[in-house]
Amino acid sequence: MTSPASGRPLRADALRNRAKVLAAAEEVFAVQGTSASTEEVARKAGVGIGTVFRHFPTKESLLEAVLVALLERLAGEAEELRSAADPGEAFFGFFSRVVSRAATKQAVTEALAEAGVDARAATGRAGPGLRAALGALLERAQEAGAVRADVGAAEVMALLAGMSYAAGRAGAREDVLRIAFDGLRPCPDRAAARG
Amino acid sequence: MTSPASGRPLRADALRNRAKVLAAAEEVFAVQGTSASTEEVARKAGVGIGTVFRHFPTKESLLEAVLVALLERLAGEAEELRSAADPGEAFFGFFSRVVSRAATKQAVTEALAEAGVDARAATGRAGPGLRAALGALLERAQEAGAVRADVGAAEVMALLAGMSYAAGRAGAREDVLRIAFDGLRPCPDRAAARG
Amino acid sequence: MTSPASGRPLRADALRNRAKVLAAAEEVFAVQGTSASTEEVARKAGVGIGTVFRHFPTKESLLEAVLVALLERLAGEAEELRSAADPGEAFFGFFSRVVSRAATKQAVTEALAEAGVDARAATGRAGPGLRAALGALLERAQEAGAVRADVGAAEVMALLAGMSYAAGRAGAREDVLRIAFDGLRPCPDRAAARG
Amino acid sequence: MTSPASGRPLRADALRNRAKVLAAAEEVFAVQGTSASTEEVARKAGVGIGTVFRHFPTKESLLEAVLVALLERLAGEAEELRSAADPGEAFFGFFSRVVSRAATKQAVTEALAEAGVDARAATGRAGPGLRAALGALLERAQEAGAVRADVGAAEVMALLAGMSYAAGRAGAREDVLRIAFDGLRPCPDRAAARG
DNA sequence: CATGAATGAGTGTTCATTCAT
DNA sequence: TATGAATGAACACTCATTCAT
Repeated sequence: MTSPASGRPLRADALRNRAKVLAAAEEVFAVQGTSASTEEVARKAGVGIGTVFRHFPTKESLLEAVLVALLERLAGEAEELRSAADPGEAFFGFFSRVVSRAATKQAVTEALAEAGVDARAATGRAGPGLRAALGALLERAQEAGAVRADVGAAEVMALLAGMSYAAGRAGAREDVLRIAFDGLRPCPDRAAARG
Repeated sequence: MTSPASGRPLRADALRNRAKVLAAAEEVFAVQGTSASTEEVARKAGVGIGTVFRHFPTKESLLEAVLVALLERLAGEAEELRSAADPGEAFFGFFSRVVSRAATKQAVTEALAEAGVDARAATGRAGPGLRAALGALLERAQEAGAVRADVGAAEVMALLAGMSYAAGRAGAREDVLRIAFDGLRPCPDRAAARG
Repeated sequence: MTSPASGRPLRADALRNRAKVLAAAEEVFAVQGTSASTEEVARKAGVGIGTVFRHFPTKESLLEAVLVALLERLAGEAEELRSAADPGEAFFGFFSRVVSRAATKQAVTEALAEAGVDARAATGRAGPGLRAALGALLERAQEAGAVRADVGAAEVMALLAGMSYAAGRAGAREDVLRIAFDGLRPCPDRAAARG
Repeated sequence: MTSPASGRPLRADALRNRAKVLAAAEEVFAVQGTSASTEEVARKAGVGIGTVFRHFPTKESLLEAVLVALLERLAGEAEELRSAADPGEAFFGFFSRVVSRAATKQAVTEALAEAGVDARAATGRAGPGLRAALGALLERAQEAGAVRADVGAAEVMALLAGMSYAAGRAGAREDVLRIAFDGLRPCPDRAAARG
């Protein structure tokens, strides 16, 4: 995701500018929400507004790029945990970390939500990356008996999005997460409890 | 919540218009999100823009009124279930119904999120109503052994907001809800599972 | 100026309302300027906005009525001074009093300005009243030798408007008035001074 | 006063537009009063409404800029008269010229009034410029014996504002000015006249 | 390529005026 | 007659997007 739609590679300084804009956008959207103005992003990035629009022809596309970058970063982190010693800890730890990050960055929640839906083309492209990496973490945790066997990656993604939202908006991070985690763990006499 | 801040009760026709505006706003915000324009609301309500602003002097106040109405309606429904035959079914059924409604109405999610935080004055007034009604449902379900004893109303509200968000954005309603519900149920050997 | 344009006389309560509105308008316009809203006037008068518009069909006409009332009151005061013992003191005292009143009530200045120009029909009707009364004061003062003989009522009205404006906006009441008054007094060797 | 608050100098075309807007605003405000709409100014200037707001972020700031420009121009003209041959003629001539200009441009009167009061920050900055220049003219005229010695620049400014108002609104330019000028001239037997 | 001035549709809000109650 | 709800044109201001420099 570091080259433009047209085939030609970017000049070094153009690439640097693109990165500056992306970083600025991420921070601005995190702090002020996605309704922050493009000018604000340009200001923070230290470039002209024209430069922002050269790299991202619409505000929509800039937002998308931010979300994609976030998803890719998350996917990368999940990837690294693939060979962790304790699969259960790897899975739940990753989940927790994502949620706590979302608590301060709205955009993370939005990214997760869209990744699950494939609503936008670009996030749709990045979503599967995270889903696959998360799926791998999930499988290993299930094999180790730390997570119940009857849930799939899609549900976990949705749950992740939901908990991220709750963490950012409705307070009560730890306690709510505990409920979700308990719901993800195996529980032999569950059938009985369900009545 | 059907009379204006000023005190004096509204004339019959004014009340009717107020209701029309509120209903239109609820639908418009549900479909287009809360950034929909006030003009759109007026159009949908079939009244002039001035009428909307007469009843709700700022867009903010209109949004608040919508959220409050939603919360009050939910609280009312919870209230009615207070004496249901099966406390577990009452609690989980209510939870499900709220979530499925949120799937089509973004505003419900937002209302729940704000109700948990007391961010805005008005929703702060309505939030406790829902929280109390939900708390009553929760207690009865806990007494009946359908819900684990160590969760409080606050966590359940947050969970409700999170699941509503997930339902509306990230798809996968039923399956995700199943996980949350299992997390809310008692499970004797949980300690063991947590390792 | 206490009956409507149509011939029929007003009912007692209607007349009372008209007076209340006029008094409220005078105060509101004095404090907030003539751009204050008609609603504000209605509120201050303790009547509905419809009542204001029944008595004064446009905001313009309400403003006019206020100005006319002010002019009439000033004319009345001038009238009373007609037989004062010291004609010079009567003239200059009246002038001073008008100016100091204008310092706190913008509307007075506006009334004076319009009275001089006959711009609006209604004030045009009231203007001559003041001009005549002021003219009488002026003549007596001239006869007594307190005011130079070569100025007319029109110039004095204009000077009055100007000094009222200066008093309300540009501070320095007394000192500026002193200059104007000296300009109005006879001065035998004026021709010499003018070079 | 030809560069924006931000510091960096404007591009040539931007400067041209800024000037066009300022000129248009001056004319529009002169003709329609300061309550004329910003759109009207844009239309007259032949630019988009956004351009007006880019140069003057609020209507208030646009109005201020107009007043400041007027004051600076007047100050400049006064400056040029500093070394005129006849100090009395310089002083009274300048006074007359200002007043006759105000007769057609309301904004001039407003600028003078505000310059005397230092109400707004920006006019406060330009006001002293005019006051100083006018003060110099005044002093020289006093030294030449053309103006009485016991008046200061502040009173003259206030008188100027008042006469400008009278000229614009209440008609009777020349005659009224004659009175004011006579009040400003020395008159040995004034004490007697005041009796 | 980078810049930032120009654009104008769109937004929330106000207010004089009308008219049903 | 009095009321105040309804109306909609008008306003100040914002912002994504374009394009001349």
